[in-house]
This record gives sequence, structure tokens and C-alpha cells, in this order.
Amino acid sequence: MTETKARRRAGRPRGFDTDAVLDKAVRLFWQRGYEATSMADLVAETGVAAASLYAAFDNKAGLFAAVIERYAATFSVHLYAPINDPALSTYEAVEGLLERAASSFSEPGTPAGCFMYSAAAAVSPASAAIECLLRDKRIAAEALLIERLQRGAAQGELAANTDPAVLGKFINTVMEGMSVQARDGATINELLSIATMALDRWPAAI
Amino acid sequence: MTETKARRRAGRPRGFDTDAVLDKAVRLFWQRGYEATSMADLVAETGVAAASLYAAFDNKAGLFAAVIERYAATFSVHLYAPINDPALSTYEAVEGLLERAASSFSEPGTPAGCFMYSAAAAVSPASAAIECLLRDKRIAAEALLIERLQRGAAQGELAANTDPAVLGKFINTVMEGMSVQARDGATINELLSIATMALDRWPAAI
DNA sequence: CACGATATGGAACGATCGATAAATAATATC
DNA sequence: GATATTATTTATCGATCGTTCCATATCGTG
Repeated sequence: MTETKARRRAGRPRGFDTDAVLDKAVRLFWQRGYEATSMADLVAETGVAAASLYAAFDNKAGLFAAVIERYAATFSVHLYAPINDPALSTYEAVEGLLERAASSFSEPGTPAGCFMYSAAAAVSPASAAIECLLRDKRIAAEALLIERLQRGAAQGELAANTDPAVLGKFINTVMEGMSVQARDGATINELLSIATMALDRWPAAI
Repeated sequence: MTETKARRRAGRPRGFDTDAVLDKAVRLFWQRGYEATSMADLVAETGVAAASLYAAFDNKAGLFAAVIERYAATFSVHLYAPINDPALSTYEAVEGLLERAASSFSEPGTPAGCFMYSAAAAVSPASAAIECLLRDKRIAAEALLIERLQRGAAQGELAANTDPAVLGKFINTVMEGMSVQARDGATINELLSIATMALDRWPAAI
């Protein structure tokens, strides 16, 4: 996250706010996916001319990469906050994660489900690199969850016979499924009841 | 499923096997999704000229609709067989369903995951009808699962405080998540351990 | 104020998209 | 075998795809 100040030489200043443009691009890619979102769509939605978008992000793939980071910095950070909260027990952390998934995946103001899961579910071979970008994010997020569970296991918060890697994969799988459910119109209450059932029979110690 | 024999009038016979063409089209749409699969791709893969495909299926959407039915008649039927097997207990039926999901989603000879979940996860507004076709299939499959659970509940196979609708949505959510996991490279053993953990939540009577 | 540097708006690029027209080939029926 | 009907081949359609060129606009610096 260290960013060299990029000492400006001169020239006309950028006429649009990068983050504001990315926010609008996030919505488009989130809703329609990578392939079904055209540069013309992005120009229409953001009000920024194509040449300016290319000057700022190189190409469509570069714009999408910036969109991924923007989504991660805004939505994902909030979703995964309980995992990084040292005040929460392991169970509370996972409970908070699933509750936030239920609410954010069904949030009326944004497209349903999770951007990371649906924005590039299936793409052409030419866009394989795009699919890989999101896959890496998904795998990294899962690894973060598993690490949290491993810390909990090390502190005796899980039953001795519990494999944190399997439990983490299970929790992550439920979240991914909840995203599909939300896309298909599941309400927040339905998602919460799914989360509750996943948390049922939590392998607590003792 | 009733099909009028479509009494042929005359004319040159079709030069290709419809099901064979659909099988190849299934693979393409399964792997790349609806938007990222072009008619040129389909022509190259099937060896059938574009005009012939249009004569047989009207347009790309019509071909995709036929592909959905072909997938349902081949892969989905096998996946959901345990649900319709009267010899199995409710638990065994769900267990069989998840086991088949684990193996078929990671089957080396086919694209990873489930066609129904990933072939049109996010599409353009112009293709909204396509997305709806698959969503209806997903919802119908979930309803089928819930009906099976309701029958089990009626026969006392579930704990009295269990809501079959919630349990069915949970099982279905895990399956949808398993599809994403398979897409991201999960092995059959990893998927099976996820399924096992989901079944650990099983609300048996007594 | 002049100059270099960067951003913008508008027009346009070649490629590919889904889809079709027209001519020809191959069958069933009479 | 003549005719009606359907399928195939080939070429091509207008629209849209991602991308770029070019002239102009607007800044920091000398």
C-alpha cells in the first residue's frame, strides 16, 4: 500500500474523480459481469470519454483490475472486518462474517450477491487472466479465514478433532452459495437462516 | 415431455445429429458462459455452419435454451437421482445428492462446477431472459429438494423443530458454493469434506 | 507569456458480434 | 420423374466490440 507521491510534471489536471468513476464501474461490472459490460456502457455510465478512461487505466482489463481493488477496499474490507477484529471470539468472528454477508449480499442499493463471485464466473479464453484475478482474490480471502480459524484452534476455541482448513472451506462455500441465493432473489432473512444453519453444531471445545 | 411425432412433410434430411451438436455446445457454454461464447465458436466446435444452426434453433438464445434442456436431461437428471429414489431415506437422499455434486462438479472430463450456476451468472440487460431461464431451473430444483424434505418431515425423519424449506435452502446453498469451489480448483476430496460438514448439521429426529 | 506535458472530446479504426439472403443439394410424396 | 419441402453452403449484412488518432484544452514551469 506504500504509494510514491508520483510527482506531477505538468499538464492539464484530470477532469474526473478516479474513485467516483471506479464506484460506478464497480456497479456495472458487478451487475453484468466482465464480458457483458462494454466500454460504451462504462462511458455512458461514468460520463467520461473513452480516451480518458484508456489514458487512466490502459485498457478494459486494467480498468477491471482497478475496479477489483476498489471493491476490495470498500465492500470486502467491511465484509471481512469481523475476521480481523481481535475483540471477537472465533465463533463471533465467523458469525459476524456470515451476518454481514447476508446483509450486504441482499443490500437493496447494490447489485445482489458478491462481486468477487459473480463478476467473472465464466469468461472466454481470451479473458482468462481476468478470471484468474478474481480467483486469486477468492483464494486469498479463504486463506485469511482459515488462518483466523487456525489461531482460534491454537487457543483451544475449537474441538480438538476439527480441521480449520476444512471448516474454513465449508464456511467459505456457504458464503459463495449465499451469493448465488441472493442473485436469485433470496431475502436477508432467508440468508440469515442459512447462515444460522451453517453455524449450528459449531465444533466448540468441550 | 410429451412430444408430438412432428410428422415430416418432405425435404432434405438434417446432416448433423442434434444431440451431438448440443453436447458440444453444452461444453462451450458451460466453460465460457453465455455471453463469452460466440456463434463462431459454436460453428468451429460443432462443425455445423451458422445458417444450419439458425435453421435448427432460431437464434443464439434458442440454441442456449436447447442446451439447458440437454444439460438437464443428461447431467442434472443424474445429479438429482437420489432425491427421486424412493428406496432411500431422506438423509441418504441428501447425502447421495451432495456426493454426486462433489464428484460431478470435479469430474475431469467436463468443465468444473455446475452449468446451471455458472453459465449465466452475470449478463447484459439484453440477455436478461437468458439469466431468467437458468434462474427458473435453479429455483425449480430447489423446490424439488424442499418437497423431498417435506415428505421426509411428514414421515418423522426430521427433528420436529426443523423447517424443511430452510434446510433445503441450506443444502442447496452448499451445493451452489461447491460449484464455485470446484471452479476454483477444489478436488473431489475437498468437496466431499465440505459435504460431510454440511451433513453434520443434519437435524435427525430423536 | 511561451513552452512542455497531460487530459479531453469527437471521429474513426479493424475486428468481431449475431443474424440473414441467395443459390444449391437432397429428400418424401404424388 | 416432377414437385414441394427442407438443409446446406457461401457470402455478406449492419451493429457493436475494444481501441486509437488527432486536434484542442488546460495545467505547471521557465
